[in-house]
Amino acid sequence: MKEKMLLIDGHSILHRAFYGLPPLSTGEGIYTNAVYGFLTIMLKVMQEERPQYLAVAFDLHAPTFRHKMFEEYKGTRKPMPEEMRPQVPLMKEVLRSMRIPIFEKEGFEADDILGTLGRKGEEAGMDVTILSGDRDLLQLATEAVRIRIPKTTRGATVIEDYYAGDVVEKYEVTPEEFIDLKALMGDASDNIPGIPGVGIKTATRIIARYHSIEEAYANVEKIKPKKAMESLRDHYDQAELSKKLATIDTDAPVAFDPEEMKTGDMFNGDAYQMFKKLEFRNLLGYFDKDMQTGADLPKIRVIQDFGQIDEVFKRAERSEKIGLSLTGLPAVREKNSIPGSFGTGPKIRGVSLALSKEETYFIFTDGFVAPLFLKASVERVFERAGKIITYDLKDILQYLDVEERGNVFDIKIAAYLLDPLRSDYPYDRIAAEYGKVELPAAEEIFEGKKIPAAEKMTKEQTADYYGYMSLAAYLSEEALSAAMTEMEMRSLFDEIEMPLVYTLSGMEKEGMKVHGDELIEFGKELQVGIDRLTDKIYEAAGEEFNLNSPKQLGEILFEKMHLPGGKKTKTGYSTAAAVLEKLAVDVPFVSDILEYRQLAKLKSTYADSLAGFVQADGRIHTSFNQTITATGRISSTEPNLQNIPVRMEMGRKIRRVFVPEEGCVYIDADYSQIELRVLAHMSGDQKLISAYKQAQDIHTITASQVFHVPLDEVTPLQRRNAKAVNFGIVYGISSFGLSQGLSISRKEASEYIERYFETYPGIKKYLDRLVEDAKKNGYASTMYGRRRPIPELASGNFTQRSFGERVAMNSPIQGTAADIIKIAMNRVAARLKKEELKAKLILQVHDELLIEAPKEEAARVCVLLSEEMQNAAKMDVDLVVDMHQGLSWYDAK
DNA sequence: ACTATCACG
DNA sequence: ACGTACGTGATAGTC
Repeated sequence: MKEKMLLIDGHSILHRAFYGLPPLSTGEGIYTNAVYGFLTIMLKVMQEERPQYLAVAFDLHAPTFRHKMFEEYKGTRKPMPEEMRPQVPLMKEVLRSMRIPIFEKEGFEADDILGTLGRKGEEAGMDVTILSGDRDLLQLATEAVRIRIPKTTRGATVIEDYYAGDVVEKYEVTPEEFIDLKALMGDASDNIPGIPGVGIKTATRIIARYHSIEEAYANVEKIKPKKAMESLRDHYDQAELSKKLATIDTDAPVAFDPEEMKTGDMFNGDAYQMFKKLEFRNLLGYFDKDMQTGADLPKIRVIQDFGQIDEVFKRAERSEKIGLSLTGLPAVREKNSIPGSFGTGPKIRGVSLALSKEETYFIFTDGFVAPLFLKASVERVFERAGKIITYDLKDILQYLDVEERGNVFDIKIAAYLLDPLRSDYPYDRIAAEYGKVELPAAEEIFEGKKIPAAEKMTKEQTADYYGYMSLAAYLSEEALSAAMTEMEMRSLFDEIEMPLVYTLSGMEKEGMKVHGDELIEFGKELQVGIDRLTDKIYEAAGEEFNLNSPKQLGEILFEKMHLPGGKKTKTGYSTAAAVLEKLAVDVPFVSDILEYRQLAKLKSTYADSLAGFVQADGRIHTSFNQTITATGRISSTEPNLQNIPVRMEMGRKIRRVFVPEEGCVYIDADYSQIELRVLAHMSGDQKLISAYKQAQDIHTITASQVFHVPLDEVTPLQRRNAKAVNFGIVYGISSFGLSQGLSISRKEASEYIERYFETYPGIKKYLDRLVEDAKKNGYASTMYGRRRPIPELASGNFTQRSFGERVAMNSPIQGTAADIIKIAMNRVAARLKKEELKAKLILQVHDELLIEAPKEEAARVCVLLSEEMQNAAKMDVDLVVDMHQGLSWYDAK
């Protein structure tokens, strides 16, 4: 078996990769697509060939002999794109980290180096592969030297292979003749002038017949197309020069030392760090497990010995600070189980404790180590340890019964407060940024696959994943804490967000009782309506089509039926409700479509989907997410209980299936116009503040003041307009937006706005200041110090920047309102607990709280709830709370 | 994975 | 002249 050598044309492959891939970049903004593509191609070829020797050749930037000659002909090469240039040195750095030899030689091109190394390799009896994107190299092909040219077509990379014979087959000339071929036809990209008037067709015919330029010239009279004959005769010098330029030097002064080129230690620690830095997560699988956990990285120690386990828990209890994480099986309570009992409740599977930088332990539930033992042990740690640092405390709390004690620090929440714009907060990123340590990410532990369910993880994966999670927590807390202090968010974190974790955890555990069978019944009723409308619509349309497809619907409406209202979206016609409603006035058939949409939405998103979320305990347990929104609101998923229909009667009926437990009632409280009140307070506008002191309908007062009419003469239309303006103010007013909201002209809209600002000059001043401050600081902030960065404000793009300005006006208002209700939630939950009431907070919908209370507690709960909500913030404008009771959510609104 | 649509505040 | 109201999540269709 002959030994194999792989030679790579560095620049050429890098270029191929650059243009073949979208412009990837790391979090820090380093462009990496070319480097990534290079590595992918190289690793693919290496896996196929398994060469014993490997080298990469680069051109040096200094002009080479051939370039010099050329540059006398035509200016310079076109410059490299900005995103590409820095990737050349980066590529070399990566190769060095992988211990792959790099060849470059003053005065020679990469081609020459490849040609020379290839020839010497062949002479030494090796099989040589040259990987390049450049067909010039085909002249180097022999029986033992193969040229491989990767091509990317529609995402997939296909490699064309050329031995000498393949060149003849494809180009009708031998590799040596290929030089002459190129010299005749020239190559603009390679700066070879060639002969005017001769392209590939003629050149091939000439060389196939005469085998060289010299021989062709000797027989120049016989050359067929007369034009080519004359051209060759008149430009023979140029042909000779072209041949010189096109000839690759296979005798360049490069040392050929196979020992230096041996492959082996590519996937070493340096390379691992490099790949990690460049965020080549998909390539990390090439490194072995030990490498991934790093030489100097603490290992996660799985301990089984009962004595040792006991010892570790004891140490944890005495520790000033520990990192803690926990895994278990999901909580599905059985029917009629006593809340709080956990025979069938959530079960702990394992616990990880980081006790120092070097010591992270993992303890599995196993044999004598029962889930209950672990639960009790961890609960004791919560009571006694100095500071417990977690990543996602709420996730941990589902397995524990512990009270808030102010000794827990959640790094995920901290990272969110410091930068709420991120889409997620993986522990390894937090650790890299704040803990100054590179820990294995979930992608590495689970080999690029998504995180599996607890019961599907291997033991090793479980220990690593939760182990590094607790270590990340341990190592990151200090810097996170310092950063929050620096940004004056400590009290927001300590007094609002961390306590809220417990409040939300309690709400999730409680869940909402749902009449599953009524839900299914409602679904069936909807289906009847859907069927009826479907038939009717098909008949009117004259054909059947997919009503749920905006594309098909658009074609029917605007092409087949020629309704007015052409294109709107980038993919075709808009069939959004706003568009259809305008059409529906004249075309009843469109109303049917709107009605169909309404029913279809209700059935799929609400009736059907909600039914699937009812757990064995007859309740729906949503997830409240605390690290999602840019403004500080919480969100609700799986299912989303914050967007259950209410505005339309048909949809609102869904709320009848949400019911309190036997003997209980729902008590629902919502803030009346909290955002507008917050605005009045924060702006200090006296007129708006005193408007609220009148304790009358605010939109009517606004209308009266803006339109200069007595209060009792405000028309419904005036009130409606004033209301829209009030909304607009909160959203970051723009005349266009308001005109859309009210279906009026932009001019009218801007008149309304002008009048509003005349009426409330303090508001105008305040909003201007918000934008100004946000531009100065780069972020907007709430009354409680929450920040939202607004990078768009620095944009040169008008649209982006205008968006930034609206966000600068809206975020402090929406965010402060969010802060206030969070405070209220914490206080309400704490009061219920302190007063030993059985009533439980179960839902939050941004300005609304829902409590499930035993009937006998209802009166007390009402008082307490409205007190805590009203007193959550002291403002110049009172917070007003509307309350309702009922035996379903429908009735409590 | 992305787009359009629509439910909520 | 530019081209939009602020904040979310789920579904179905399309590629």
